[in-house]
Amino acid sequence: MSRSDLAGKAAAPKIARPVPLRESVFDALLELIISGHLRPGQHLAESELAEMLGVSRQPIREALQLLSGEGWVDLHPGHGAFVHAPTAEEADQLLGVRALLETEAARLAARNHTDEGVARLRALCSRGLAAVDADDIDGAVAINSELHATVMELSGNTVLIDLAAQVSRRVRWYHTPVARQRGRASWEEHTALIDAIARGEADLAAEIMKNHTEHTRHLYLSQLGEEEPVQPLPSRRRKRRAPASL
Amino acid sequence: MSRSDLAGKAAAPKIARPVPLRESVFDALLELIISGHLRPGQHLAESELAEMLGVSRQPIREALQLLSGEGWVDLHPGHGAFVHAPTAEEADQLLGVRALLETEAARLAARNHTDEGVARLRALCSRGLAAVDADDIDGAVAINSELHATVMELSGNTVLIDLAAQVSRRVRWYHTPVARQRGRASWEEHTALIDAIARGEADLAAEIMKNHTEHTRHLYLSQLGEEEPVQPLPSRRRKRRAPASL
DNA sequence: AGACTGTATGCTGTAGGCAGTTGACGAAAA
DNA sequence: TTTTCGTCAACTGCCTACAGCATACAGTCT
Repeated sequence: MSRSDLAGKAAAPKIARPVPLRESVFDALLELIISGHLRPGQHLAESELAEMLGVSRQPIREALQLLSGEGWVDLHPGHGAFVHAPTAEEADQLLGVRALLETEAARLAARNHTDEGVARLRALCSRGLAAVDADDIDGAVAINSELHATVMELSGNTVLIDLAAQVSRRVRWYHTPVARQRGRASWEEHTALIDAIARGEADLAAEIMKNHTEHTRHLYLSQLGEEEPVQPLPSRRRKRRAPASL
Repeated sequence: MSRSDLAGKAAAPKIARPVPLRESVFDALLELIISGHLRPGQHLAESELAEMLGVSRQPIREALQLLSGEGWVDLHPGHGAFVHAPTAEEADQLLGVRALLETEAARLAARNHTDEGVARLRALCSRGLAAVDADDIDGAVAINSELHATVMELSGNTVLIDLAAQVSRRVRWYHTPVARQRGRASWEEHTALIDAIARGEADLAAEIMKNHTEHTRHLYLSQLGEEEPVQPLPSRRRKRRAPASL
């Protein structure tokens, strides 16, 4: 009777690998948050989520803690979990920090550049340009993420990589409602970046990445800042048992 | 019969505030890790910890997840938790990222400087110099942390603050075995930094902070790198049915 | 009428327990 | 002696249940 909804995801490949239920719950909840089904500021009652997903409260609790660690929900001890309410200011800060981390990554990547790494970057860049020329927006966005992730990876700094990944995940919140990419210009900057990395010119690579990410940042911000969901700390229960109005 | 050991910490101020047991467990385990009682690479059996701390496995599990989020332990699904094994390379990366974040914080702090903030920095700096002159090493270290934290805070970038806090906590791992501070010179740099912030010279403030933190970083690294605990993925059990000590 | 207190309900935090799986030890075979 | 397989203890992941607290509603007092 349990695991009704997640059964297909979690319990099916039961033998294949011990994918903890909590991670399926994590994904499910994250999807509900990003999609807007669970709205910012909303109180997340464990029992409700447990029933909704067909699991017990334990995996829910653990998933909520993971989500809290990544900034998706806020945990108020004794009061439960609330969907984090993103703000334009936070988006700005997030993008600023991401720009900072990526800039440093570009610098380090140029410093430790390898032929193999540069080749991977060039391949991705080609695919990206092809996608743009084919008007494949989704593809270009995906390849763009992959390229940036590869630069991060080539930096060789695990701490930097982890932090950047964390920040990038949180940026995803604003990704959906925002326009995607800025076309060919972006990919020409990528080309210049890769050239700088290949030549080992760390400062130049950093400079290019800085301009690149700051450009993207301003693009985001110009499109953001209209709608602003604000819910300070709403009452835990919507209502008690009377229909009432509000 | 439960909560024997943590009773004094957690259950005593029970009414004062609902401090979840998990946070007491978090602190207790962190202390055990930093102090070296739990050694790098060691497998942490939930039942053992539960019995040791006198609580059930649930708060232990949750505390372990929190610790994992901050990089203190590694969680291997299905295999349990292992104390993270720090390396000199990781220390280097950690310090490098921290330098990066603090440099940016100094830049932002200079940009948004306020009289009140500058006053707080100056006060801390005075206290720090006094502590140094009085040969109060511990005091100077504490004030140093506070000063850097204040610069971070004055940056006004919450995301940056959170990330830096996270990184700084992890640096603490290497803090204990490493010598503490470098005396007056450090505090003169602080003075110059505060002046730059007060005048709103963002680039200068960033430059000073960069040199300052890089200096500290090299100091750390020169003192590090001798002892290097390495334990890839040891057997889960020390023995099978021996009485065991811990 | 408004403020305060008592009461009820839902929630969180924690405990305890069960099933499945992992990994090691020991025996048997090559 | 070395390799392979069977057996088994212990651990993780999950579920269920309970105690305590927080909040909202209702009744009472001023």
